Amino acid sequence: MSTLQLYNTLSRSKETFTPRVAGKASMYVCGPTVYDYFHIGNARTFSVFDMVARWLRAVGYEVTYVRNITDVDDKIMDRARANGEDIEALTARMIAALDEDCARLGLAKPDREPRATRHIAEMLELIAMLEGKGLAYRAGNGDVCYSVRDFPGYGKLSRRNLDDLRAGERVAVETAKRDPLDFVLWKAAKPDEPSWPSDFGAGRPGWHFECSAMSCKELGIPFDLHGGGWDLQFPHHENEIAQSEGALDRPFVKYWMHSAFLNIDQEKMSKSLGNFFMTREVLDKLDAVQGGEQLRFFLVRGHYRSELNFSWDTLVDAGNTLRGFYTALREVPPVAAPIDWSNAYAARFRSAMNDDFDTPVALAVLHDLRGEVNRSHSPELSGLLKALGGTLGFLQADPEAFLKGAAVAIDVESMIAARTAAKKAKEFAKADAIRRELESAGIVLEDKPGGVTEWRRR
RNA sequence: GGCGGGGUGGCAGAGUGGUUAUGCAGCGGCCUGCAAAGCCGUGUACACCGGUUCGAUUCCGAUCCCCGCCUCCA
Repeated sequence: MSTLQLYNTLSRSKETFTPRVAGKASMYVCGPTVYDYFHIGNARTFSVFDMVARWLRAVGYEVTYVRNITDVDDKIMDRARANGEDIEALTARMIAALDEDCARLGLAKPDREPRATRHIAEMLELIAMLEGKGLAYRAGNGDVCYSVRDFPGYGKLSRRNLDDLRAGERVAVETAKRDPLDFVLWKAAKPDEPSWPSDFGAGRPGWHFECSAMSCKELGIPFDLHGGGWDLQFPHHENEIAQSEGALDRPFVKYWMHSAFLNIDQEKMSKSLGNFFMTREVLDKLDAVQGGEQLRFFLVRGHYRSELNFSWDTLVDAGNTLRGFYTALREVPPVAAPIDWSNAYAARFRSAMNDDFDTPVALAVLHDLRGEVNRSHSPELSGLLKALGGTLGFLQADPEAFLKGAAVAIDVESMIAARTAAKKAKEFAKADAIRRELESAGIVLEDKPGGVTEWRRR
């Protein structure tokens, strides 16, 4: 059994993954709005879909992975204003930081990262199509809005009924809209805000619309996989469906995947609760060598549809686990070879991953394999461990370098030499004193057969 | 009010109608000058109450509790 089953939010059940074009998989994931650094919740979503893209490739699909960048938005303009910074300068800075943080996390770069501001023409084209079909209208205030009630399938993804939504109950109803649930496709230009000329008047795109335009443009519809955080399901993804299917009269997406939230202390991370963590701020607190993989491992080791709780303790736990894998790889140098999927470990790993990306079970298989590597000292099994970990982007660092971690200020080698001399002279108290001193600096010694002493970070 | 997700051993986190998840931490043993690493062993965990069943953590119903979406949101 090697077919990939995945849970489709649209049907609320697992389905066999059957891409539109055999052997090829197209996926689109909602990326960040670049007004600030991205937080660890974003990091979870990115890590989950990084894992998905890697696994699709591992089982042979030629993947096109698109993750957009929203670079025009109210939040960006507000932030730029607050910073006294140019909008362009702010977004350029944040995109650079995005690349940097993704690289530190060890995320594979998406194949394409379209920017909203570079797709204005496509957006206007789609809006014109919607208007032609009576799905878009010009509101009194100059905005162009989508008429939700005129799209029959509205609510099918989030399983919501228009009449139950009672929009506007908690927000002042915008009178320019025909229905409170209608959303803006094109916002009329305001002074001092970026805008583009169009047949609808000068303006800028609405947020929901950007993703429709970019995904349709980059991948064509229907494309295979659309991912994002759970909270985007409504209204964002619902609106994407309405826009894309409404304009093009074809299904938009075959499989919808939503990753669950990352919580802090069982609560949603939010600025008002003061429990907000930026990815780079977390990485800065971790070991410079180990931290990226440690954090990503933490984010991916739970099932993507289960909520995950962030804490420093569980992060340490994840780091310890990773250290166990790398220790095995250090002790038994792996030989590189293509994965033999008929191997029992490989087969179990694959069937776990093929069962809706069941990373917890797949990692349990890796733990079994790790034990076997330690017992058998088989370079082939060690190679298999590294290769299977590699399908998800883990265990690819040099074990020695990983275990030693970031550079230390102490001359570890000469202290080890002094200890070895003391041991040889049977001055064990002296030898132990040296070891304790290193230990208090976070360095653990491991005496190996043949009088060799290795060291690693605690 | 509408819709949805949960409550599993110290912590993290899977899964299943009857047989070990797994990891981290802890404890004991082997190994070691002593450690570390590794190996071996070690925990009567499935919110509560009923029901179905030969048997339920796993199905059904009620109860309690937590969380999310419905407004920008990963």
